[in-house]
Amino acid sequence: MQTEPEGIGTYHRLRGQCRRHGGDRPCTCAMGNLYRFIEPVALYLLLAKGSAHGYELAAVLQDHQLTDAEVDRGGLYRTLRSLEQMGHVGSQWDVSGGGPARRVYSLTPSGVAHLREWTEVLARMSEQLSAFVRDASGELGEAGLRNG
Amino acid sequence: MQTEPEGIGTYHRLRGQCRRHGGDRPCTCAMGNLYRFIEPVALYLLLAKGSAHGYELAAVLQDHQLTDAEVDRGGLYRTLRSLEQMGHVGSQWDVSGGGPARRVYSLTPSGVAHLREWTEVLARMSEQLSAFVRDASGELGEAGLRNG
DNA sequence: GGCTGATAAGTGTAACCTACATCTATTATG
DNA sequence: CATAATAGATGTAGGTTACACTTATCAGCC
Repeated sequence: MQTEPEGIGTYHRLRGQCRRHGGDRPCTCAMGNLYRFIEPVALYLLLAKGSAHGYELAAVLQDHQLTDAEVDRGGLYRTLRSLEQMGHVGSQWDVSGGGPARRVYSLTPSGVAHLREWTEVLARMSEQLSAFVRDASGELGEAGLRNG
Repeated sequence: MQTEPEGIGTYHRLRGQCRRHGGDRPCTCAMGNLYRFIEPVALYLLLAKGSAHGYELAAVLQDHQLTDAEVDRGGLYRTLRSLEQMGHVGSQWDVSGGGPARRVYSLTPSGVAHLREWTEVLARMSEQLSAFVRDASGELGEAGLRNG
């Protein structure tokens, strides 16, 4: 039995407003969650640097982020352990320097292959995104886009 | 107390392999969930077509998808109701044609603004993605990428 | 020794999202 | 009446996110 169009129901709650990024511009939060893509960037950084520990990766991760979201350190550590479970990275403790021990990760061959797969997926996605942005901008009107 | 590097724990389970897309190429499933982005495409289609009902949108949504994932019809209907709750679309029943009644959606001014915001977010994201793909491809080696 | 701060790794969890299966109803066709 | 196409919607296990919080080591300082 089809319900009244007025009775909307509660099966899908409203997404919260972004309480973090101030609202100076549309951010991923307001759009729904796009906070992710830590994995490919972590893999890339490990390939580029040879090896690194989590805390070190967190510092540079932001510069290579695929969205405008901030990096969640907890998420990064969990991503690294997950990559280890999948066999894409290996780790060993480094206690040589001062300060607490560091778990130093490096890519395995399977990790390199995984990054290659990620790259293919993201390349396609980038193309699909830019095609969408082109179409949508056309429909919205270029002038309107430029004037905010 | 820092645990042994061997003891990985179970707080982050392995993601399942993709059981849907056959494995002929790396798909979003294998990478983790990128099934989403229904919302901006639905908004765009409503702008382009003027108005449409869900079943109709589902048919063309695939062509404009932002990832290579298949569209989930349940997700589409929930997205439309959610957009209605947020005031970005309005709906009314159409019982004029044959077959079951159709809930016909159209954009509100706020929906147009929301699509504009989405477009800005996705434009940035597309740029960040393509920069990442460029960097990662460089690090992986172009030859390796071409040869699979 | 005790205190503070930087470094480093990790855990807990409510809320949320996804993917898939399933259900209801209407109309047309045989 | 059975079947299929159309159309909308719901149920849910399991996975993810964002944020808060905890544990631990070491250096510098008093």
